[in-house]
Amino acid sequence: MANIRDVARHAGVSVSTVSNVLNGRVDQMRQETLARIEQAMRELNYHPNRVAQQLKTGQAKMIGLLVPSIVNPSFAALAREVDLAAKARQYRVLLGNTYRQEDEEQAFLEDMLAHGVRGVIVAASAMEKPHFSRAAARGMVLVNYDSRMPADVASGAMPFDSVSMDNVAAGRLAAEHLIAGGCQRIAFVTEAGRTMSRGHKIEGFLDAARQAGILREQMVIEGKALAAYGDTEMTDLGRALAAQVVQQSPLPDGLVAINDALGIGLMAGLREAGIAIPAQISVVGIDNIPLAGLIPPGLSSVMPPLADMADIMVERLLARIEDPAIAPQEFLFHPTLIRRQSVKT
Amino acid sequence: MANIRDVARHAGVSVSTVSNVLNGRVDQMRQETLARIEQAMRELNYHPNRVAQQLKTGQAKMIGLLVPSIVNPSFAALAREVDLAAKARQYRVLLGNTYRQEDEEQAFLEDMLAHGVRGVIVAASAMEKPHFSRAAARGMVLVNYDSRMPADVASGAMPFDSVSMDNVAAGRLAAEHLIAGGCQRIAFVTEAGRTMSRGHKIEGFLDAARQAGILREQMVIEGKALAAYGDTEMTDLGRALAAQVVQQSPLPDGLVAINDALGIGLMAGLREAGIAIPAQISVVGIDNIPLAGLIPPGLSSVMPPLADMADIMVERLLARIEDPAIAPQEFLFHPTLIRRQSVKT
DNA sequence: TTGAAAGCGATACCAC
DNA sequence: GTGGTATCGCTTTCAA
Repeated sequence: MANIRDVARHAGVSVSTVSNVLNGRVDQMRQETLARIEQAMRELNYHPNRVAQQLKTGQAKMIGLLVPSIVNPSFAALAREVDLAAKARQYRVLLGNTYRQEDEEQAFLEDMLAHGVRGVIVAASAMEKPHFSRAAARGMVLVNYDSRMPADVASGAMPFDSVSMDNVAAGRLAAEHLIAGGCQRIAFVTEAGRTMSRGHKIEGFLDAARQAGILREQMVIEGKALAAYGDTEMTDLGRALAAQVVQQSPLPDGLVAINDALGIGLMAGLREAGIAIPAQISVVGIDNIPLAGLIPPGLSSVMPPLADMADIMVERLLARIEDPAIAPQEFLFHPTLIRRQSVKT
Repeated sequence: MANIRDVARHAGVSVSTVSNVLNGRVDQMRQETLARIEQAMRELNYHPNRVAQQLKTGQAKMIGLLVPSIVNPSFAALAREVDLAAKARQYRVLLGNTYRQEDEEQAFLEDMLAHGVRGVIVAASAMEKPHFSRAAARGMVLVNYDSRMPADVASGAMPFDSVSMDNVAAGRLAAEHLIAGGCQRIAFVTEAGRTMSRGHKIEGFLDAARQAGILREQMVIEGKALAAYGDTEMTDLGRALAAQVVQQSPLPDGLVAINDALGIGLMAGLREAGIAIPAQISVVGIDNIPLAGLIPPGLSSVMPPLADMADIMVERLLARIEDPAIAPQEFLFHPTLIRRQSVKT
């Protein structure tokens, strides 16, 4: 493969001049020189070596994306949008699956650092874990997606940007949709364990219930996902929780699922128990994954503006790599309700 | 960040010696020297710069994975298995989405080449396109997943490995499952357009029908996916084709869908048309994506051994990078039937 | 407007 | 056993 020296020799100029062309510094250059160099590049089928450029400049033109598992449709959708946003800026995406294991997270960050990747988007992980701050201290710029920080950390000086949907609004939107459909006995169904994003969704849900005057005890139904569930853990959890719902008396008439995958499992479980959706129980999810519309009856869902969010994440990453003095910030995006058939009207 | 020279200075040795440690050449080394160097690395929090190593050695420790869209669950599942196989060998995966556009494919290959990535797995793309051979000519090692080559190219000397499920067996397995359930009037439902993998599936399907003595004309029902369908194109196509199925008289009593996504759409469309599954029509898919089991009634499906396939792909990639003299080969994997509720018994 | 040369961080050959 | 040094391909002052 031809290198910059071959091109220079072939065009009868110096390496620096060729480099100037590569970097767009052609305004002061004689037309004729430029033409000769471009011709030489073409004739030699020259492609600049990014690795060498990177070694010299320290710039990688790659960003990392760390997700729990790409098989989860929510993260696949995120990956797509991040890929598009990155591509628009001539960046490539290096994918990391943590499979929810901390050592995988660490290893990924290590590797990104060693590969000169300066910016990483971290989805749905607890950002207070020390390896994130350590990476930040070593010059890595991090953006968190769908924040999972305990409140006390969030309030302190945080070294990362955070981009998420307004989860309070999302919870409220979902509950209000059920209430508008005439539901009186609603409940929120979720995986056990408190995270910022879960807490906010529940808060919004309870707000709406309070405002409608239908607040009661025990409005949150929760269970632990089993690792054994594997790829479909959320859905399996939903199915398992359906059993818990069915035992309540009187039966709830409306459910908000913390995410669509869980909601889909919930619907399947309820149906298996002989319950009609939405006639007996209405269900609304959060996330609006592509599947939501595919499963009869279509699952109504609260949708985050993923493309906009991905765009901001990539933009902030690049901006803060450029100028580390920029202070981290929190970005909140407004969700939209997508109406399908799982909620009575 | 500390570099190799800092470590050498700190340990009072030369860079060569440190480099020897980095590359495991420690057998001839004095224990005490080794200990001093390791200590220096720890004290300086030294991490070797992979970019520099790569510039020198030409080895990237990354492989590329080119898929039509990561949002498609089949490719998400593939990506996961490839990621695991790569991780087992200390490699990372660079993801490329083509969104079915040829220029994206080209750009991805260019970029991989420029980044020093020597091995790329290409999923579900027509390998006879010239940019693949061009990349191969420039030293890139390619493995094709789920081969999409016209027969004439396949028979010639092919510069790539090819790894796929035995699609003839898959088509036969699916048809036999319907036949075993008592279906007499079966059909194969697919996206229009001939590729190797589609052709093979249809061939297996027809074989089984012939053997059962139920071969007839017009056993293949097909339609074109609309770009407008977007993420859910296969599913939407399935739904559209359901309309075509319903118009047949007499109605078929068993359908093989070319893939699960299409099968899921097919089931939805049939149900909307008031047809009971599997009472009136049985449906079986091919791929066994995680969704298949989630949608009531669970979609029976023919499953490729993805993990094994990913493993072979990565292994071949690394082997052929190591020794380009190794001749390309074709690998065929045997599928398994996963029984769910969408086929009567 | 163009060129010479130092340097990014590691590797590996050849001395000693 | 360990060290000196040219080299990978490119960027970037500084001079001319």
